[in-house]
Amino acid sequence: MPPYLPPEAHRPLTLRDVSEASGVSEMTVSRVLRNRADVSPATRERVIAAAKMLGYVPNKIAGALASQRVNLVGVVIPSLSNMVFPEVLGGISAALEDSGLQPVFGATDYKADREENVLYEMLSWRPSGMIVAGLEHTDVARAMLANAGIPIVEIMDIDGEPVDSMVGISHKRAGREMAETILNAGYRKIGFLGSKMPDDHRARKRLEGFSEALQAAGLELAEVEHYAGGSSLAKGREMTASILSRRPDLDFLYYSNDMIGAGGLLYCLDKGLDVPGKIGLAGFNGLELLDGFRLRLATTDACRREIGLRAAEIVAGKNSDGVIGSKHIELSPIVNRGDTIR
Amino acid sequence: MPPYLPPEAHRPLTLRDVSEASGVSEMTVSRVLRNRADVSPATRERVIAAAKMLGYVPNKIAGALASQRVNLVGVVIPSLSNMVFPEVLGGISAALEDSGLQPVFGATDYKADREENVLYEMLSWRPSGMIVAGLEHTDVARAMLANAGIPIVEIMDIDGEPVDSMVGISHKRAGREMAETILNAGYRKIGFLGSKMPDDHRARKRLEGFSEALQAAGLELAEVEHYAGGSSLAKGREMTASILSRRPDLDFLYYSNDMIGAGGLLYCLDKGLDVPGKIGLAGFNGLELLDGFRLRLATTDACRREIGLRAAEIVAGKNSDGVIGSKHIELSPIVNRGDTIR
DNA sequence: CTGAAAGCGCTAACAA
DNA sequence: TTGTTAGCGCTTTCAG
Repeated sequence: MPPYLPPEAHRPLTLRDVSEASGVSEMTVSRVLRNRADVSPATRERVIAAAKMLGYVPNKIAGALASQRVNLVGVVIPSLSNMVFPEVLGGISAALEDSGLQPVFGATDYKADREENVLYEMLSWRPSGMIVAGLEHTDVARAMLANAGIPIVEIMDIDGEPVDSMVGISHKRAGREMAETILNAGYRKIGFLGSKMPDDHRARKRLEGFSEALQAAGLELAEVEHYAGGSSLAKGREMTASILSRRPDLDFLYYSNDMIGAGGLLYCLDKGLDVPGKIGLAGFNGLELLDGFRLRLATTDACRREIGLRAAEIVAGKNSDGVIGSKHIELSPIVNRGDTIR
Repeated sequence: MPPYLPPEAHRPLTLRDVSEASGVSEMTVSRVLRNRADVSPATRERVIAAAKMLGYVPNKIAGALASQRVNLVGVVIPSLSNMVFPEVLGGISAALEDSGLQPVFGATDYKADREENVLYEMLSWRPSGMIVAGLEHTDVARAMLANAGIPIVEIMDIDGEPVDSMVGISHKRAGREMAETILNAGYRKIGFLGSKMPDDHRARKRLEGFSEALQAAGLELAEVEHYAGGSSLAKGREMTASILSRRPDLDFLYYSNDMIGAGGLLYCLDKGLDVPGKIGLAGFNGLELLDGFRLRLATTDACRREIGLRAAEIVAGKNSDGVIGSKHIELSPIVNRGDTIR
């Protein structure tokens, strides 16, 4: 309930100002402003009128210190510009909608030391919970999280040991299942295109699962193409041109994400290659972007929105069952063959 | 400087704990932790060692209340999933990097009442400054901003009256300049494809400028196609199919953003239409995405990153000139003809 | 260079 | 239903 046209205040107003303007004690004003039931309607109205007239905005800093409660949930992700994360954030926001909690976002740029810093900053505001992407953190970061005394939910990935709760998919399994799909379709000379490994643990795990499945079938990756920096259609084109010039005999290209995969698809279509007959393609994530192309790129849906929803529910304490304590939730990545696997 | 392996604390630690562990007064501990110079090296080391050992994380709530200073800058934008905003946020983060200030993001979903709420929530944390997308707000929202007693920077748009400072481009001018470019290229039967107007003031202003320039040339829009909801390639395709089925004679399509424009471009290419000979296309924003297509979509660069940079500099007080007070900064949108205007 | 005292603006807990 | 009294954990100010 935001206030109304304020007059000419330049020192931030306090409860005391509202108290004086309404002739009611600070304590009662405080009660009204927090929507507590134990105030008479008459008093309530007078207070609300005074607060609106003055344009009073409560000071949550003082409130939080006094009550030892903060309605903030820290959310730490690698990047805001990677199209993968907005959907997770959307899920979080939706689930927190009427819990009284508010998400606060921070980005790490895929750097462990930046993550440590972001966590430190956030925890110093004493949030009610934290949602953190990934299971890999520095020891210091893990220790901070473990000792914060609040619910911690690590998301996106479940291949590892969480500090507290986790919600995500197994990226090893996602890689494995895509490999099996590809092999079943009869492709045999398979190339992989992805980011430099150390940065992105989830892409690394997908590749591990993928490779294991190939080995189980007596195969291995025929060629690998790495890149650094952000993903883009242009990068996908470029990498695809490069790997195919070295190995024109490849019959499948597995990309570490949909953006570069879509770039590769555009390249193949422009070159008139026979997709999926002569060459198949697959990405990862299930990006909405893919719906716009003539052929739909095969991909794995990473359940991003649901991950956000479930994580936020844990933080908000909306556990359908009555169990207290940490939850480990594995969602199932879904392979979508699209039009680029025959 | 995050702490180190903590032991078994479950009640959040206070300065007092560090004070006792190090045998130094709380006051001196506080000085060390704030990196103040007036502490002897010996004392400093003891304090830091104790803090690390305990895994102490300062309580910024108490600190902010006592010092009346908060190192937060509120940033309010319509949407995190619209690819337009990450770049603005990147600029803001970069400019704030070593200012000691930290951005906090909030999204409004293009709704005035949600904006009012987000502003109210943010202001109640008494941030050091606010950066808000757009110039259109409810009266209540304007009043809150005006009375917060902190730097307010409205960004993206400069066609209107700011509460305090503003940094952006003129969308009317952007629309006008694109129209002139299109007319100079000889196109005459021009269609517009964009979102429902009331939601998006900047798209509306672009259309106004665009229409004015057409009128100045004795023309008007031949056809308009509206949509609701988010932008996507698929939506762009669909809208393009629809408008062209009604008006196959159109020779130019102006899209309100690059995402639907790119979808339209894909549609035209797939249909084998002669772009830019028989039909020209243009979007708006200068999205990196466009670099991946066979033909590069014409667009207008909205200077998003620089807007973020400049806005953050104003909030951080890094005004190159010595002037205090509000700044009005107009950046120049740059038309990029790409390959889709002949 | 270090310490002691006095709040910051609000709310929990109790009293009236 | 309303008011009073103590702090919340830190920093400011001022003394030593």
